[in-house]
Amino acid sequence: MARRTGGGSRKANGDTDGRIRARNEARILQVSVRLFSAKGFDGTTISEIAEDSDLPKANVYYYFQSKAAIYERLIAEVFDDWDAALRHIRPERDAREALGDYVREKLESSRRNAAQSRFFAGELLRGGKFLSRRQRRHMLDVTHEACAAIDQWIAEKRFPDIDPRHFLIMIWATTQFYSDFAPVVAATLEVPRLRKSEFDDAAEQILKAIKFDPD
Amino acid sequence: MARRTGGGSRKANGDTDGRIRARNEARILQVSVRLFSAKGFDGTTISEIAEDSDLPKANVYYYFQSKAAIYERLIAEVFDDWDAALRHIRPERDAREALGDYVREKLESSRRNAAQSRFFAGELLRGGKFLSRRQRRHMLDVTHEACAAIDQWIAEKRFPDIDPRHFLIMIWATTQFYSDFAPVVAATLEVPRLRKSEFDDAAEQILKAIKFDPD
DNA sequence: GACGATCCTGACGATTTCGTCAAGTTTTAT
DNA sequence: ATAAAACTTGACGAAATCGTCAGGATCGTC
Repeated sequence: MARRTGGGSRKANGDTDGRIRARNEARILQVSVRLFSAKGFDGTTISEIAEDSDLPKANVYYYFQSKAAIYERLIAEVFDDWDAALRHIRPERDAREALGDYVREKLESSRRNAAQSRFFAGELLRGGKFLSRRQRRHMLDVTHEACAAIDQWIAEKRFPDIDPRHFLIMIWATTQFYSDFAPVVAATLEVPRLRKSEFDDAAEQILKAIKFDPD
Repeated sequence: MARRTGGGSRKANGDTDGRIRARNEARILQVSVRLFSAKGFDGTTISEIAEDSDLPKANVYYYFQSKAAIYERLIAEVFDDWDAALRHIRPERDAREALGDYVREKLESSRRNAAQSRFFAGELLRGGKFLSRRQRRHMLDVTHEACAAIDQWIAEKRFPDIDPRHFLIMIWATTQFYSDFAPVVAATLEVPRLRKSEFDDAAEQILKAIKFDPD
């Protein structure tokens, strides 16, 4: 018997670098993020994940203990990219340049990983119950750092006197919106679906709408 | 028999103004919007709706044909308020005042009806499949009108030359964000939960961050 | 107080879903 | 070649869910 039965059965814990495991887990996760983002946690069934992955259902359970386990793995994966764009905001940089890079990168990354972005948004919309304490802590730390940078700009009169927290929320909300609510945006812009050019326009217009000069 | 059985059975269609019916439907809808917004369509069970409404499950089915019927009723209700705030944006008004009113009213209404707002956001996140053609059409018409107003401001040099569609998306995304993703916002602002004062601050800071003067 | 319309409800069937299991097959290491 | 580890899979059980039904209770009105 390859596996132990009974309560708390533990399967191979990632320490082996099995090729097949890596390939199949990746396939399952890829299919899952699409389904979860389109139909939510409860709306997605394991059978569906199995079918779309071209695997029997029992095989999915061989790789993941439960549906929740798949979901949690995805949260962890997506979370790793969460703050990448924020790193552009550093006190020594020029505000307009730094924020420009941030907006552009955020838009581009959420465009390229639309499913992940929507998946994460859905999770946050439900209150972020799946986020670990560590992950919440990390989000806060990174946010604080960015706020500190903006505060320094303000102190040096290189940026208007705006509460950095509200300002960041505004930028974050806007950039997320384009991929998370793509159908609404596409309708508003009167295009059948959003392409790269729409995202480029968005970055440009967003930056034009922000007041960069201190009063 | 009060009801017909068999396919396409039709229950009393709202033409009678039964007091009891009105009360119970309202109670069911009120409970449902909370549950749907917290757990999504598939995550919400009729039994749960029944329990929280203090009614037996069969009684819920007496008032609504199906879970989808409840959902659709809610969509229609929430949709009626969708464009209320947008009406502030009229060409003859001052841009700063009109947009100020819009932002404040949007924030306030989504604060007061947080469940509805999250419910609607969840629906749009999934692609807005429940929205009827008429409703989509209406959203577009209203958006166009607001865009036309802004375009006029721009033509008269009373507003910077920004694509009104992107600008409106930015405002809409931001104002929605505060109630739809309240836990994230609360964490960012370092308060246990959002109160009216946070929303007031938000309105003020958002308006400070927007460039109103034409170049 | 009677009689029709409206409202209420416990029990039920059909279906779907999660997750398990035991017995197979393939890969890997020696 | 061989033995262990890793992988695969069809069938299955238990639980949950949707929606129905038939009959009983209550309300409004004449």
